[in-house]
Amino acid sequence: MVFKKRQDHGFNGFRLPTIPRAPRSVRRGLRKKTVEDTQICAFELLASIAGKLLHESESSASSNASEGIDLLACGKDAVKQEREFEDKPFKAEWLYQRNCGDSSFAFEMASQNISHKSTLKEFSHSESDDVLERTSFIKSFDCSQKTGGDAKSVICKSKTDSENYSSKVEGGSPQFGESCDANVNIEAERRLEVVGLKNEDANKPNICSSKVPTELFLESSAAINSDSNVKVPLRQDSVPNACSPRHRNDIKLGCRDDDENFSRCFKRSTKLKAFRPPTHIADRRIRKLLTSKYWKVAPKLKDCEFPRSAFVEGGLKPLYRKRKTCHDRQNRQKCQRDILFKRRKLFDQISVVTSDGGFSSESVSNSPEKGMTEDKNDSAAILHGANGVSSSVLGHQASFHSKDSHVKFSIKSFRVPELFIEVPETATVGSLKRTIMEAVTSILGSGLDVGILLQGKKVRDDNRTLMQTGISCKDNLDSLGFMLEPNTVQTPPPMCSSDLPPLLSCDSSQLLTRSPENPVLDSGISDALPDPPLTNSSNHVDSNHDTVSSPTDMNDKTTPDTKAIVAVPAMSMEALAVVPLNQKTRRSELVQRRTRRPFSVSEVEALVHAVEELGTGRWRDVKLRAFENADHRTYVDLKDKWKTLVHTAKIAPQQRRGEPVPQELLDRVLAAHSYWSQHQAKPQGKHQAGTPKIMEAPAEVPVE
DNA sequence: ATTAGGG
DNA sequence: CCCTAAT
Repeated sequence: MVFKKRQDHGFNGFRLPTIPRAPRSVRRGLRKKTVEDTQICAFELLASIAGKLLHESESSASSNASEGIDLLACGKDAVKQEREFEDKPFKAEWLYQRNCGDSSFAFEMASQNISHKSTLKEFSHSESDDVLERTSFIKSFDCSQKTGGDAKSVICKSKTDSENYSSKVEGGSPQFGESCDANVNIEAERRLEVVGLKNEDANKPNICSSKVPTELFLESSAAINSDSNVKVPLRQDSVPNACSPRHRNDIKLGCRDDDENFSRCFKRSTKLKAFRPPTHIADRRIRKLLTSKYWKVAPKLKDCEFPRSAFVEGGLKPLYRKRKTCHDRQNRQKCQRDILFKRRKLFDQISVVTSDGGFSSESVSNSPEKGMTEDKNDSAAILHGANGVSSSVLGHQASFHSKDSHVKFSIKSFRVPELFIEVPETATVGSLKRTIMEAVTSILGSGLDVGILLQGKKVRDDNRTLMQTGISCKDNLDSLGFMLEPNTVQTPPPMCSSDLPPLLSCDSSQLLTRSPENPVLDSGISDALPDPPLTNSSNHVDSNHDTVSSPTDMNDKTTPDTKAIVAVPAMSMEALAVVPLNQKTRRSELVQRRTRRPFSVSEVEALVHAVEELGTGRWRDVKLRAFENADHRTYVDLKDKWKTLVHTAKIAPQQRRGEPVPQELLDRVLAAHSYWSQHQAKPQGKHQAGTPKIMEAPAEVPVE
């Protein structure tokens, strides 16, 4: 390159900037295009991902591994089952009813406990690792499937003293497995099964601490799109048990942002222009979308593939609505917090909760507090009752159960509505994890309601007493089930089809989530350029980008809409509690901060030079002029950098950090800054006269 | 999509 | 760098 010394450009002479406006449109067009292209994603990858996950799970837990492996393989079966399921509307409900001891259901508690034990334990262990965590997560799903979904046993005892109950359990064990045992003992008395969320923390010994295996249903988007049966559900059918009747909820969660996610992926993988095909902007956009996605997506509940149980009824919609309200992060967070709070309340009442488990490792810190006040949910009453708090309702029951008037319920876990997740092949395990987390969170976040299933039927009338409902009867207790359902109260947006009948209709919202490729990849790339600034160089950085796109292409067609529904992952209560934390975490994980790329001196020089000419209010032009080839430098970045440069120039050299910027440049920065601040920045036509103070050397401009 | 600022 | 609001 030849550097030509600029003559006109002295300090004094800020030249009239030539404004390249034309390019703008062109550029935009390009970019836009890029973005669109990026949208293409490969869903097919899901399967592979699932496979990977499974492997991981295998590795992590030996016992479960086998099961996990099958997930993909099971896909067909799963499909079949689903279909069957459709035919049998009641199944879902049935799932929930499990009797412990005697029921013929596969889920007998005793057996479950035993079998789960091992599984659960492993599960918990695996949690420690991130990787493992994921695995475990899935495993948990598997387990649930095997079991038929579910969850864990809930024990219902009708004792007067909660203490007894609790003591038993606690004594039993902190560990999940142990707790199970405890449960077993108790089971003799009675149990309720609850579908639930899983806890990640196995260790928390609380009474309720339970880790519930969750079921995760993953469907490849491609399959969906094609509509073919290709769906690959990750479930294990291996368990002969009743599980088969999986109750999947048909709730579909749709993620609108798919595109974005895809685009993101695309960027990384493909190449349009530069290494990062999608511009930063795109990234941002994506991020935004991501942030908003849940909300948007969730609402779409579409078809119901299955007859949905009451479970589904509530649909995610309500949640959706809430979330909708939160557009911006702050609001969102608030909402989430609120939700969380609610959740906690709920759980607390139940007494189930333990603190730690986080869904994500990060979340750990939260523990639900106990003793919250009552919840508005209908379920609250019940839960309350569980604790023994609300006596009035339960009181009558005493007659049935000997000692107490209270019916005590110990709910190990709740089952969460099925989630449908779509992820691009390129997604990393981490992203998948996050995706799932988000999906789960979104569901939870929106506000769940508790549904009561008695003998497979949903008990809707909240006003009836347990006694009236028959819940106080031993016999019925066996067939009592709890489920988390979307909070109907909140609101069901009409998003899906309005038609859905409550029970059968399924609102499924699709949750399509695509996780972006690993951020990691991109990071490496860009840095290469030493001097991005000057226009000519294009190249450096960008080379990588392209290419990968092809795999994804297929997907596009598929519409997310169809999607599937979702299995219900069960998370433990803790998980629920955790959710809030996750959110905090979430952002970081999902969005991921761009890798930091300190401006090199050459970049600074280019920036300064451009600003000298263009002024400080035209960052887009600055970007175009000096950083057009540096995709990782957005005009916002340039503006920010300028801001920092100005600041840097004003502070003592000792206070400056990072790669030292030549004083000469800093002087120019100050000069230009003051100049443009006086000149209002955009005097396009002519440069104003002077001002300047410093200008030592005219900047050099590289010329081709 | 940009710009301007706060965080 | 990120995030938002305002353009």
